Amino acid sequence: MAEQSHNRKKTSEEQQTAGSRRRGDVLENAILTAAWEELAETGYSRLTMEAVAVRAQTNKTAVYRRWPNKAKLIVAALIKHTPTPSLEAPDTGNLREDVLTLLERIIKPLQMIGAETIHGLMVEFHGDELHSKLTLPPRSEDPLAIAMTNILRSAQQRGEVILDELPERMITLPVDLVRFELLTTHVPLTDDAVIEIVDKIFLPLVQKPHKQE
Amino acid sequence: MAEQSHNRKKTSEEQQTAGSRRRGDVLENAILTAAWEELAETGYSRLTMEAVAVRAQTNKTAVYRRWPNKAKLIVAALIKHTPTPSLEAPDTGNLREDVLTLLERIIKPLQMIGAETIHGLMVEFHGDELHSKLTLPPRSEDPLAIAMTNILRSAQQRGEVILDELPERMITLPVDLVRFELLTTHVPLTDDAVIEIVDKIFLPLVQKPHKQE
DNA sequence: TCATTTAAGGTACGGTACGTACCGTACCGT
DNA sequence: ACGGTACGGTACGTACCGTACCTTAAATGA
Repeated sequence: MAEQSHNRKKTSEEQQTAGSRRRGDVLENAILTAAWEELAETGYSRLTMEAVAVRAQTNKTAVYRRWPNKAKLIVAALIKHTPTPSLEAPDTGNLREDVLTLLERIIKPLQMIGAETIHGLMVEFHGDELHSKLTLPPRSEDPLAIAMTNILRSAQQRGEVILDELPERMITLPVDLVRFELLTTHVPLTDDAVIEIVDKIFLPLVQKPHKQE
Repeated sequence: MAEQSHNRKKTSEEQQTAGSRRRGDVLENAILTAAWEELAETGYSRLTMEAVAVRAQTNKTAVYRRWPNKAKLIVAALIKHTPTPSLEAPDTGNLREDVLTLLERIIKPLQMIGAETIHGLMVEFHGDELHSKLTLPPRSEDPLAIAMTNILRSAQQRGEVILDELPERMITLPVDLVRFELLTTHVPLTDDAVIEIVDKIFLPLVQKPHKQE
């Protein structure tokens, strides 16, 4: 009966014995991991649902039972396999360090995901309800904007800045610049670039009237 | 649904008489216009080569003879149907006006094209040779960076700024911010926003050491 | 323990879009 | 008048999508 099953390729850490059958979270994780690996190897646009299923040693049906389309599947895989950056205020006691820390935190996950995937998701979610998850929310609701606001509030208590005078666009400026470069460039964003954004652009703007003189 | 096998729906300006047969540029323009209209109505992701062909009252073959895939076709349609902004230095005799003018010039075409199309093209050109046409070139080659440099050079001659002290990232800052907002937001970029970018962010940075004191 | 329910394995299908091949024919230049 | 070009039109093979359907293993629980 079970003699010579057709395939025994195993890319993930899963082992499939003859009569075994994975269920629930086990299978779900296998699929998400397969999607993550497939994404890394194939890229977003050429990734197919079937390829993910095959890599997870299951079939499309099991995938579609959980996620209705490629975009949702990939989002789930990203959530599972990229570290969600902490957006708590780093609170190093220093505005510059706080901002640099926050930026470093968000750069890593974004780089792991990659520009192509982000663009692909933006296209597929166009008109969708999740559209607003990718296209940025109003700055007042953007978690990163809130994180920056918290950082600046601390800085204000130390007298480093006057938060009330800063337009929202200024608050998210360093974050926006980082996101922009990650989206539109392929060259990796260097530490020097981040430092330049903070030291030459952001800090002079928010500190201008005070520290300066 | 509307039966449209071989009758005379005319969305574009073309009229097809019984025995006539368009060739060369006439047909090419008809296809590009059809693509442009189709893009506006359907959006990038749901646009199909066949729909373009039908709208142009021809068939896929004629389309594929000219452009090997959707992305290249759309790029051609965009080039034909969106005004290529002049990147000559406006030279209003005033840095602020120069920058505002340049920004207004590039905003219009980008808004006409739309974020979804740009994202779609970025995905499809991923790994392609045209990739570097969308993903930004090194700033030193970016036409918009060059335009900004020219503007700033004029300003330097008037003593408004000291160009040599400005890092490249600073030169493209207003342009980058505009591009970023157009890419990641759906709400239209208002004039006020542009003015804020220039007056509250860009000008204070480039003028800081001089005008200020 | 055994019947019932759940969900995985597996196959097959209809549907859409891609890109190509082929053919007949109108148009164009000479 | 003639021959090359390329348009109009159709049909095809491929790829992928998303779903239907059926079988079967595993979980459930009476």
